[in-house]
Amino acid sequence: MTTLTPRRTQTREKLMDAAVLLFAEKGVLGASVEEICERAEFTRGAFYSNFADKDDLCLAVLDRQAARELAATEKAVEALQGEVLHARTIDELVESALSVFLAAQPRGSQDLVAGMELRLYAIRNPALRAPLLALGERTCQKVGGLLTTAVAQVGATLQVPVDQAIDLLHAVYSHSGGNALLHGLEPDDSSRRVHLSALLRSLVSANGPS
Amino acid sequence: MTTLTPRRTQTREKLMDAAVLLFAEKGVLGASVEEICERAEFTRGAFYSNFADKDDLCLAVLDRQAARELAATEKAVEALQGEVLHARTIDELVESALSVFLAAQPRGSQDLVAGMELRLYAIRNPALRAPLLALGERTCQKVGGLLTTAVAQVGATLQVPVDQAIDLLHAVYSHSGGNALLHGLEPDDSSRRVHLSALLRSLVSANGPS
DNA sequence: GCGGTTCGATACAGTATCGTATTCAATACA
DNA sequence: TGTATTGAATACGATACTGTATCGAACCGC
Repeated sequence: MTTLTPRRTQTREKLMDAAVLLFAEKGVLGASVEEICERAEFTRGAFYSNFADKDDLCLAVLDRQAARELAATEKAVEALQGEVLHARTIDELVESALSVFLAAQPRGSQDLVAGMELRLYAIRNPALRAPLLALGERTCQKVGGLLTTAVAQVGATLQVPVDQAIDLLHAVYSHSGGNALLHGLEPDDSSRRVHLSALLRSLVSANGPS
Repeated sequence: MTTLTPRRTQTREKLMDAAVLLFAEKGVLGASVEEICERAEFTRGAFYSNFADKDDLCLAVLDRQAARELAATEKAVEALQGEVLHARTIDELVESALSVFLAAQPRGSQDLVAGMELRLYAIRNPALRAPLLALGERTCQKVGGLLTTAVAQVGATLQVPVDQAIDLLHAVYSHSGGNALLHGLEPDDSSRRVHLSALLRSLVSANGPS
């Protein structure tokens, strides 16, 4: 069993970084192992010393991504928790909750496309399904919990179950990003935030007096 | 210029059918021209006699899909127009509008995945962007127009612009289908319809007395 | 039926990619 | 300082895929 020495983890990181870029550019299948190594300034020898094959690399990328998203969410929750839970108006709530949600989302178009690519790849490769599903799970729970309590706090209700609501945000975030790219534009965070805000706002409705 | 004799169009259809299946199974890049031909019971000679290359085939698939979706929508509108426009309650409206929307959506998981695959492929291939965008355009207009008048009819308003609302439906339909597949399930039309129904319902709100 | 045309099959050359087996260098350690 | 181990580079064989150029058969009009 090969231990993960510092050197080893470094080259793994570089290979993964290169892979994500190339996945975005050419797709998971379009990116050859050779190209990935070239981009990372290694040779195929290094690659096969670190990963069994491309699928194994994908797995590592997904794991890394999961860790990053969870960390980003936890940080955002920590920074905003007070704010969210003390929100008075629905609009305040929506804005804060959205910030927490967005913290874990891929920022640049490359991460976005690579993510879409991996999702689709996982749909076809059962071996990658579980890791991909695990990816969002804990993040989703964190955001979901926060959202639930916050909604109750301002005396409102969600029109749909929390999980479904968060899934909705994911769907729209990703899809609108894709639309931007299809139109030849960089996905614009602020304009998407407006869309998501409107959506979330319409899912959170004030409780009338019972 | 090669004319499209009946025979020619037939082989083109078969090749396109095989392509869609393989795109779903292995991705656009994972499906080799050879495999596509094999599945369609032709050889590569036939392929290159009918298409310049794989991209050209993708283009043809997109065009065909556009035509099919438009036709399906028009048919659904024709069948339901009266019903939609005479809807009394918001729930009636939502159900009918949803039927029209769903008429043009891919039914089986194969068409669904192939569609996702082509969308992602188009994001990376500028040449396919325009055709893909054109695909939904006219269909979207038809559905959008109907939805707008129907919403006014029952004295309600949309919380977001129509186009955005329809895009939302697309996003959720596709994304939830993907989720089902990731869980190893066939995308279930009826359960998704419930989700979409709840979503659309929360986007359509009754006008209070002004 | 016959001759020309259309359409798909076959054959071919060239390239890309994969995974492995082996070699070389650097680092750790004694 | 000398040796053992780790990690990346190189070399290799094998396969798969692409696109083209050529061939043969089916189909059409006359």
